[in-house]
Amino acid sequence: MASDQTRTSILSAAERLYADRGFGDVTLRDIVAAADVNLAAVNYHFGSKDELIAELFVTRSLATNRERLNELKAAEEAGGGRADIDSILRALVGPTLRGCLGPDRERSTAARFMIRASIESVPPIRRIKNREIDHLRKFAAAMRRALPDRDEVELYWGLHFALAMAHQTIRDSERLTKLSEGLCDLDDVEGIIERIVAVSVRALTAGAPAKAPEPVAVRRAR
Amino acid sequence: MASDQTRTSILSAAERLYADRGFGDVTLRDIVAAADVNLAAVNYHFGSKDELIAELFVTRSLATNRERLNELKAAEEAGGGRADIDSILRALVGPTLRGCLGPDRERSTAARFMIRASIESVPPIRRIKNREIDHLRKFAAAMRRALPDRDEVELYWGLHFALAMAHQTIRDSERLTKLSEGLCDLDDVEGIIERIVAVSVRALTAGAPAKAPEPVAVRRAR
DNA sequence: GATAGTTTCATACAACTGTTTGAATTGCAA
DNA sequence: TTGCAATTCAAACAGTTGTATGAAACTATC
Repeated sequence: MASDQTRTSILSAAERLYADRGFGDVTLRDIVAAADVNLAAVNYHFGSKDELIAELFVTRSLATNRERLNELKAAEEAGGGRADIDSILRALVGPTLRGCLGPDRERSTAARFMIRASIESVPPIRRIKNREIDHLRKFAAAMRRALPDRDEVELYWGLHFALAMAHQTIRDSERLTKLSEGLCDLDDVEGIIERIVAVSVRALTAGAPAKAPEPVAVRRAR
Repeated sequence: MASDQTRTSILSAAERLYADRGFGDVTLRDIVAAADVNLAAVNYHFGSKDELIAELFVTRSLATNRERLNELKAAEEAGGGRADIDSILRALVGPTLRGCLGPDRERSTAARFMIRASIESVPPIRRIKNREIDHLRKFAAAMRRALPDRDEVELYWGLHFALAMAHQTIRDSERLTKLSEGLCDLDDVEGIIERIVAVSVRALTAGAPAKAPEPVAVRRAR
């Protein structure tokens, strides 16, 4: 067991390097050089390079998921067991956006690492992401309780679009800044969150509140 | 000049392999084996592996951009020089979605290649994508003409969100299918396009039509 | 202080990568 | 047919990668 010092310096050096240069450009030799440990230490402590990446990503994404569920639970308790749709969507996209954007996003290694993880798709991370569906199902269930009259298909599309907007804003913040020539303020995370929540809610509650989906000309509902 | 046969069989073999297995897992030796040509042929005809990937991607994305602009121009001519916001957004997201989704998406190599290109981020493709901003500016300009009263910031966010929803639907169609347990019909491309357009239009036209952005609590407009 | 278990270290390994080379082959014009 | 350029080919190159090895150094227990 012992000191754990080698282990933790590998983890933090790896996270910093991956955040700065991406997964494709960082080798084990870069990591051990930055961490000032021996090359063999990575395989000794983590088993393989992929398991090191997986451990980094699991740690961070578990933290995000925990924050999400905490916010959801708080909103449900505040609403007497049923959260309104705004709060649910805010709980879904808020933690991720707060983690990855914001004024000090140049500083936070963890945030930059998670952005990399969402841009570059490496096998160990892909495997973990595939297990996230159970987590999302909890939000789908909460949404169903908040909008019991809505057709279920509409709920899934709303959830999907909310995540899409949040995700792409993180992935492509640079393009949006360039395109708008700085007009879109990406440091204002709370503003962005409200913007995404507002659009999603509007998408979910537009048209007739009945079960029959009307707002859009859906050809085959399957 | 001669036959071009080697060149084209490299291109089509490469596109198929990249579409099937991604950029990370396909080596030049895989490609030349599938194309049944000599290893050195790739460097002889394309200069390098990156230039081969770039040529594949440029060909496909130029085709998509051309389709987009054709649709936009058609809509502007139909509207007497000014297209309505629906048509503009449809021209923006339609060609991409039609290219990548749809019932025969298992068949089309080109479509699967473009999905890979949007998921895995390799340097040659990233370089080309960065040059796409001028292309998007044309759509921003058309949107400005269609909604002259809207604040410019809102337009950029609307454009960004429309692309986000389209892009993420392509990238993560599998997750949406799993999450909704097949309820969301991803074969109905036209329905998806209408859905994304409707949400984007609603986001762009909601609230006061005045210049002052009101629908969302934006902290710092910068 | 000897011992057993853990951790570190330098080094080597084996495999794979994109690229280059220079000779052989081909196709075509004179 | 001859000559010349374009193309193809087998082979090797030079570099990098993640991983494995076995000895050395450490640490805590008895």
